[in-house]
Amino acid sequence: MENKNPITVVIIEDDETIRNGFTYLINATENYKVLNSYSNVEDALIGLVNDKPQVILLDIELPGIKGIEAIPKIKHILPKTYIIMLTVYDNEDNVFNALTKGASGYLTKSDNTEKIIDAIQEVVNGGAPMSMNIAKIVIKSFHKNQNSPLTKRETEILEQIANGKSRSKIAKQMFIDLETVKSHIKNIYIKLNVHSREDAIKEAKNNKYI
Amino acid sequence: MENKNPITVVIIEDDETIRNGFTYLINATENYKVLNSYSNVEDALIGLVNDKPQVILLDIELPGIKGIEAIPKIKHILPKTYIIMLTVYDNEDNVFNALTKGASGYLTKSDNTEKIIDAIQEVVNGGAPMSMNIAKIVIKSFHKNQNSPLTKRETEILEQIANGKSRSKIAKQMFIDLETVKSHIKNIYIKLNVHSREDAIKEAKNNKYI
DNA sequence: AAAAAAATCCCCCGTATTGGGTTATACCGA
DNA sequence: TCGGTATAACCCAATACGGGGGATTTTTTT
Repeated sequence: MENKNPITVVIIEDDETIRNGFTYLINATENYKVLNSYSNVEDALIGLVNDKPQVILLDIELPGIKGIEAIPKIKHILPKTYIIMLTVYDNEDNVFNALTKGASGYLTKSDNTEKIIDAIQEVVNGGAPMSMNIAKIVIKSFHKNQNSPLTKRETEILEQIANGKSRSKIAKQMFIDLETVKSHIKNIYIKLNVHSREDAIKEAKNNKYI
Repeated sequence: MENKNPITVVIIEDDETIRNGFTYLINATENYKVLNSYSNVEDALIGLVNDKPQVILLDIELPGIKGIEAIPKIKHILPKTYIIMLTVYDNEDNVFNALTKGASGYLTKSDNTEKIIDAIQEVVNGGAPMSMNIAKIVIKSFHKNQNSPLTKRETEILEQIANGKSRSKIAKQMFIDLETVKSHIKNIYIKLNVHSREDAIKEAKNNKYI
């Protein structure tokens, strides 16, 4: 029996019913063990030092320290632990905040509860489990607007500007004259109805032109 | 029988064995129909105008026009069609290029072939099917480096710089003096060992400090 | 082949920004 | 208490910036 080395899990979730439900579900699965569960981050940060789980299921909507703020704190004491976010809302900002801070997976509670087990297995295998709606949000964030008013060349130049390059550096790098770059930038500003690099970048990012 | 309105699919894939295999597999599934299959993009672009499929399975490694270059061309004539990329290699650049150009899903051929059917269903439902390894690449691209040499304040300022803001705008916005911003930038440059905004942004992005 | 769009280059102007040098103070967490 | 952090000051020369006028050539579309 491989029960000697189960995958260890800690649950941080304020709703007692859900917490106990997940605990029961996971413990009932062979090769998985819930070491501990907490109803808030404050307690968890103390207990986790001893628990040292491989995977943490972390609710986003928590009293006190929110789940997202907890991620860096957890990563600080347990850098190798995988964190899977649990939430009822698939708020876009939350998704990206959690991911940039180091969450490895993101599930909405509307998912079939058995998916939790699959997700735990998946992060341990180095994967990145996501609910269907979360995957959609993530993928959509990559999609560029196909209806940009900017031409190819203008888009190229605006991308360079967004990378912090000066007009003269852009000119050298693109093998065109500084005056040409200036012309393009003027046209970009007119098309985007802005008067500065800053606003051009903001406008372009908002509309996913770059 | 709901066979009257099957999910319509077109396959673009140069390997005849795979092409025929997928065609057979999909046609054998109730409620799915392969309208056509092509061995190259050139032919596909002509035929697609009539086919008008809901979903296209698109190989990345194709002779002539590559799969990635095909995406915008396909989107141009069929903006509403979902595109699922198929590939043997999970090359990072390819993944992000395909996604920014508008691919909705990304599967590696090492996946269980039955997953294809699930993926087709998933994009039609507005989802974003990904292989486990692809999901991992995507999620990892969001993760920030936790070992940044920059302080919180320095990181904040560098982010503003990356947004194209001038020192004076940063100062106003952060309610600190212009001289303070200058000091922070000087320190950022020293820590990152650079001498310009451009290089600071590049270095910070390379190391995922911002 | 003609018209339209995109890309290229030129000159002018005044103001603001940039990178770099040096020093200093208040605060705060280990 | 000590180093790191955030704050601020003063100096300087070089350049980058936004905006105003054009003009020409290449490419694309019709």
